[in-house]
Amino acid sequence: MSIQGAASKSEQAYAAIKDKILNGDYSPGYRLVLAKLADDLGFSVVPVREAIRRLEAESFVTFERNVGATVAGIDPTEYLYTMQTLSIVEGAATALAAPLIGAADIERARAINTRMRECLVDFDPVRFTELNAAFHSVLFESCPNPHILDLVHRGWNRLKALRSSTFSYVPGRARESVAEHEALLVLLENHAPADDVERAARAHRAATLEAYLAHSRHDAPASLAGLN
Amino acid sequence: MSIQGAASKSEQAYAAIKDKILNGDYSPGYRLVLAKLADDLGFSVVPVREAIRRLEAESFVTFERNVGATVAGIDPTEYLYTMQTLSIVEGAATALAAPLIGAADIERARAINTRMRECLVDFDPVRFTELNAAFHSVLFESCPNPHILDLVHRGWNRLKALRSSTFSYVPGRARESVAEHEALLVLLENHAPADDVERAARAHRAATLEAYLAHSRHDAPASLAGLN
DNA sequence: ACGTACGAAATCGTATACGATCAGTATGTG
DNA sequence: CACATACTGATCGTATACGATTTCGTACGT
Repeated sequence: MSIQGAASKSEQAYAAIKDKILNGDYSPGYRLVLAKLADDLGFSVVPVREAIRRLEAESFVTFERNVGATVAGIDPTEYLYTMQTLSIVEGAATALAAPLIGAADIERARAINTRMRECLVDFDPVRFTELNAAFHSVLFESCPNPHILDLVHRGWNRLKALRSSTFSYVPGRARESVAEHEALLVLLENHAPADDVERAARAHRAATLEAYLAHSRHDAPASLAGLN
Repeated sequence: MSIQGAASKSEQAYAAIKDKILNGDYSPGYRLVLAKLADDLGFSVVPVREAIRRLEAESFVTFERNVGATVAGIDPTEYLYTMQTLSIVEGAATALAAPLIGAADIERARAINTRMRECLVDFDPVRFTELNAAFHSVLFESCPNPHILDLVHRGWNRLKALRSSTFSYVPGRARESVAEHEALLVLLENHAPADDVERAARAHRAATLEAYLAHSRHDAPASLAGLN
C-alpha cells in the first residue's frame, strides 16, 4: 500500500550518484565500485551498473572494462572545451528563444540581475553563481528546439560538476557580467535580429572564459581562439 | 585460447542493433523485445538491456518503463530540429577546424566534390549522399574540441537513422549544394575569418533544410525561422 | 638487488530465476 | 447495453550466482 515511487531503482541510483558527484562528495579520481555502491544504496549491482553507464555517457565518470569507474578528472582543458561548447549551444538557444521571450520574462530576468548586483556589494559569490544560472535559464528555457535545449542543460550540468572542485569566481569579471546581462536584456526588449542576440550571448560566455584564463594563467589551447 | 573479442557483449549488441536501425531493418515503430533480441543475438537479456538504454540515450529508440522499447518514430519535426541543431554545431565545428585544415585536406575535399558533380549527371542519389557525408567529414573532423565533434557525429547518425525511412533527395538542391561546397573550400583556402566560415557552413545546411521543406510542403515550425 | 612468474584478492561481465507491472480481454453487475 | 472489475499473457526490473579478467603482492631464480 506504500506509495510506489515512480522511479525505478536504476534511476534512483543514477540520481543519487550524480548528486554526490555534483556536490563534491565524490571527488574526481574517486573510485566507484559497483558492489560497494550497491550495498550503500541498498540495491543490487545491476541497476547500479546501469546508472554508472548512463553517467559515463554524460561523461561524469570514466569507465574501463573489467576495471571499473572513476569520477571524471578535472582536466583543465576539459573545462575550456565545455565552456566553448556551451557558449555555442547556449548562444543559439538564446537566439532561438528570443522571439518567444515576453515582457514578463524580461522583467523576471531583470529582477534576478538586480539581485546579482546586490551580491556584488555583499560579496556573496555562491549566491551570485546560483542567480547567474537562474538568469540564463530564463533566457534559453523558451528555446523551441528540444535538442538544443538538452545540449544546453548537459553543458550546465557538466560545468557544475567541474566547478564543484575548482570553484572560480573571478572578482572583476562579475561586475562586467551583470552589465552584459543588462545589455542582453535590452537587445531582447528591442527584438534585435537573432544574429545579434546570438553573438551577444556567445560573447558573454566567451568573455567569462577569457577572464578565467587570464586569472588562472592557464595556457589556452590554440583551438580556443577565433570563435566568439 | 580463442582470440578474445575485445568488445563486450553489451557493446556488440549495441552495435548490432544500431546497425539494423540505421540500415532500416528495424523500421520506426518496430517493437524491440528484450527477450527476442537476446535470443536472436545469442546473448542474455542484461547486456541487451544495456544496449537498448544506450540507444535510448542517443534517441534512436524510445523506452517506456515496464513496456519496452520501440524504434524512434520519424516525427517530421524531429527531422527539422535535428537539421537545425546540426547546422549549428557543424557550423561551429567547421569554423574551429578551419585553421587546422591544410592544403591536402582541401584537395581531398575538392576531389570528393568533383565526384559528387559526376553523380549529378549520372543521377546517383545514393552515392551522392555518401560522398556528401565524406566531404563534410573532411572539413569538420579536424575540429579540436572533442565535445563539439561528438555532437556533430551524433547529429549525422541521427540524421542517417531518420533518412533511412524518409530518403529525400531534392533534385534541384543537389546542384546548388555542390556549388556551395566549392565556395566553402575557397573560403578555407583564403583563411577567411572564422565567423564567415561558420556562417557559410551553417547557411549551407539551412539551405538544404529549406529545400526539403519547400519540396515536401511541410509547414515549418515558426521556431525554425530566423537562425541561419 | 632486480626482474619474472605465479597466485590470490578484487572487481567486473553475464546468465539465470523470479517478482512486478502493464495492456488487453473476459466476466460480472447495474 | 454500458461500465467497472478481475484475470491472463507478455514483458520488463532486479536479485543472486558464478565465471572471466585485471591487479597487485609475493616468492623464486638469476
